[in-house]
Amino acid sequence: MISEKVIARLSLYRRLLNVLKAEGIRSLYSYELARLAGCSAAQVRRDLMVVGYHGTTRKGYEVEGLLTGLREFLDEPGGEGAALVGVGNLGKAILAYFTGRRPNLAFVAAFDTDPAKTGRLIHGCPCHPMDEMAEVVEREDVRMAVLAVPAGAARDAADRLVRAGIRGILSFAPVRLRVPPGVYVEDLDVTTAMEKVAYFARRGAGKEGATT
Amino acid sequence: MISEKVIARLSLYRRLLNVLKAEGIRSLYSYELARLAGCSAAQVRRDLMVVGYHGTTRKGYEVEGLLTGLREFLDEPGGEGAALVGVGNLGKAILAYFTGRRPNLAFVAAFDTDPAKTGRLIHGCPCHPMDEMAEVVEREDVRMAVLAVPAGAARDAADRLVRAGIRGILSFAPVRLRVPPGVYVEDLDVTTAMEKVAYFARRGAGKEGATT
DNA sequence: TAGATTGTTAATCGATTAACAATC
DNA sequence: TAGATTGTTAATCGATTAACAATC
Repeated sequence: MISEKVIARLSLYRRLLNVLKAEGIRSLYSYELARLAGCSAAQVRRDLMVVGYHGTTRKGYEVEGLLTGLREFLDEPGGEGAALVGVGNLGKAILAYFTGRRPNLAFVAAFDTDPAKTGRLIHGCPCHPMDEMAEVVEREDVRMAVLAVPAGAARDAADRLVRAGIRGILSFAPVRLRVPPGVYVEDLDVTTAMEKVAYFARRGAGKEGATT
Repeated sequence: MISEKVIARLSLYRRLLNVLKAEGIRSLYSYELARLAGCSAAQVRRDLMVVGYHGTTRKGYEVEGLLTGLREFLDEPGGEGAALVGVGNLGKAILAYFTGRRPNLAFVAAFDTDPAKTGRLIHGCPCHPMDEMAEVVEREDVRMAVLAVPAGAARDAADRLVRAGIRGILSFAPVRLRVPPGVYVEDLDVTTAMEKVAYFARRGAGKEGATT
């Protein structure tokens, strides 16, 4: 089983490689990618082996081929559709950020309790009332969702998502969600992140910032 | 040196304890907190030792005393003031979430390039033009900042923050920031988080979700 | 007391890095 | 070729857990 950390680094490598590609760079060595990603060259080489794209001795890795390998490894072939629950400021920021930017990962449905928001497009994404979740998720074949509702509504919304068949949730809610085994939950906890920054800003950095 | 993971767990324990306190629970055992936090009882006991608040055999930990210990350990005595850079949808969501909720961690200044946003209060927080950053950060004695600007503006904004004397940055920008040693950067990377969820929703959960 | 929990050490586990043969 | 980089194993490192004496 491939660890979460590896997947996170592969995602970072892809983003870095896209920047390099835009700069016209065609190939690079493991230590060059390592320096950009802030990890060791051995780690880059190990990570890239799981992707199945191999470098060549003395020539390193080709940017284009590596990007193809990463796409085949990370992405769903036909593109992945995601749902958003909660179209407040945070939800709108996420919709705005992903709209048009990532053809392989797009929001195909949003849900909100507020009737003023439902029944129309928000950043190009149709917004439905919560009651239609099960139906829309099945029709659009959605497997993952982003949870951006207030803390008090998070558990109920997560339960609805799971009942609707969602298999992965990215949650911004400051509560631990209870989901059945097999459903993946990733917490993006702004409160804890703020408290970590406050602590280390005061006491001196835990890890040092990247100095490259 | 206390690791980032320990600080993150202490922050989580505090949040869980606040919920328990609101429910009228006065004391609890390490394994009870462990179950709520999703870790082992031994880890809870080890983590709480660094706080300096000790439990008693057979009685466990008192919620009130433990919360006091956590506050003394994690928080700046007079309260910590934070700055926000970038008052778009994401920035506004963060301001709205923290306003009034956490007396010990409040936004005292926001910055934006848009003249339509500067010179007024947004969710109770004064918004300044970027040029005034150094002056405001010094006057308000701000040590930490949240970076919620578009990707292209992130590096410049981070450089300005560092020059203004900021010691900790919580960044939502999908780029690796380059900061001098001693400045702490915490990345809350929504793109990578989305790709992790997409991957594990498809392949089956990496870690299983909490089943409690 | 007997039983259960804490504080703390030793053992375990997993992830990372160092090192090096194979290769170009 | 000589030199440098990849793929991969062995060694290292740090974090987590198991275990248990001390304690109430």
